[in-house]
Amino acid sequence: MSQSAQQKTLSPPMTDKRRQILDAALALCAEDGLQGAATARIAKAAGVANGTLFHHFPSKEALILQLYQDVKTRMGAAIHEADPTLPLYDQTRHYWQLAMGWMQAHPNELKFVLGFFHSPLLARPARSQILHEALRFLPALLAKGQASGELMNAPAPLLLEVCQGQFLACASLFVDQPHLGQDAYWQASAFALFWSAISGANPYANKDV
Amino acid sequence: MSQSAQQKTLSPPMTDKRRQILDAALALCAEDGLQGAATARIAKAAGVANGTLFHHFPSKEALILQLYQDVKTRMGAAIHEADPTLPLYDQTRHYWQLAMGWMQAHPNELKFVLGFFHSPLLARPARSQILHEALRFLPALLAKGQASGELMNAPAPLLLEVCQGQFLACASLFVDQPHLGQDAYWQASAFALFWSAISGANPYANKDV
DNA sequence: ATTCAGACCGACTAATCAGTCGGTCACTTT
DNA sequence: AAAGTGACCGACTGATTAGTCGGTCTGAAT
Repeated sequence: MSQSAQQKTLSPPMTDKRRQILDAALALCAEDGLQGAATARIAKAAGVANGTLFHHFPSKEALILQLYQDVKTRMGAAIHEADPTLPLYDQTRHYWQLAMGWMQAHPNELKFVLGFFHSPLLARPARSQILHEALRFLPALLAKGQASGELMNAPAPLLLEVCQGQFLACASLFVDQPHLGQDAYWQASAFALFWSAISGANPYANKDV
Repeated sequence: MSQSAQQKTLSPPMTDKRRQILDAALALCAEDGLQGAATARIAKAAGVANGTLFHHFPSKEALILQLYQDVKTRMGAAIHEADPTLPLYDQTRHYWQLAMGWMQAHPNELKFVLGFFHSPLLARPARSQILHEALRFLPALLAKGQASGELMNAPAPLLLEVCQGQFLACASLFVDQPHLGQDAYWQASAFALFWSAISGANPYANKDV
């Protein structure tokens, strides 16, 4: 087989223009939504001709898909594993803080991912597993916690969906209103609510303080 | 003053065609998203001429806005007050079950509302208060629970956001996969996770069963 | 009977959309 | 130096968009 076949399916080379197009697409999609971001405007924002965009990406949908992969990879790279000897609570908080911090540092990425999730254009693979790369650690963490009795014994897909929903709700709020996201008390409350949901018992609960 | 002024701002008359247009818009927006639902296709699906749509609604945005008001009102009407003498847990479950049941019975309405929330087209008033009509009871319920110490003492807007996010995540899952939504165990688990999140203690928790 | 109002129609427009294509240019390979 | 390669350009296309407009029809008021 030829090497071009591998190159095509694995990793397209990341030239300057290609990177500029992805960056421009991210910004415009975050601002105007996936449908609202016209290819012509993306190209213009990237400082590139219309045809160049379609030289690097066969279609708008392919561009969006590639952009999603890119965001997912970059986020995944920022979230490094927690020390597995730590208590479950500390591991969970570790991941929560890393993920939340990354989202706050990358608001456009969050808006894009939210838009991507809700887009009726793209195929609807179960959203539950769509983040499996960036959040690959989560299913295992939840399973471990359920096995040890530290976490609620709800059906795993439901638990995962709830985790994702709650995280995105908080991230969305903090990104829309950055002054809240920088407030330590709000941050702590957000994680407390999360831990409370999945564990059924919370160290910061009203009655315990 | 003239009566037309009142009529305009309060309640536009609900003629047959007007209703057909709203219904068609709901179905198409649920299927294709707000941007993906073209006015021409909405009119055709409603069995109405293109011009008729713009006779009843000055613009597509006005149509969408009116449709959102309509959905919100219909949902609000379906969710009747809980008995205020009941324990907080029972009141909360009452509202959860009514709201979840309505969503499962009206999947298009749920998809539309989700699309509406995330639409970058429409103005972004704080999403926190956007459902105040359909969920008018919720802020008071949460405040009461926090005052009595039965609920977590997180900042109220954050608590509200988390409630909304978790409810929509569950509703979304149950509507996308109806067989799960009809399973009593999944239903109970979903509410258990919700109550667990806001109260910090759950009657169905693993360790307590 | 005539007039008037407004619900309704559908062909139309100007703008915008994703995607195409013939061609220029810089850089290797021979 | 000649030929080839591929990134890049930007004018172009056909389809689709939200929204318009002159006109028809019906039913109530005069």
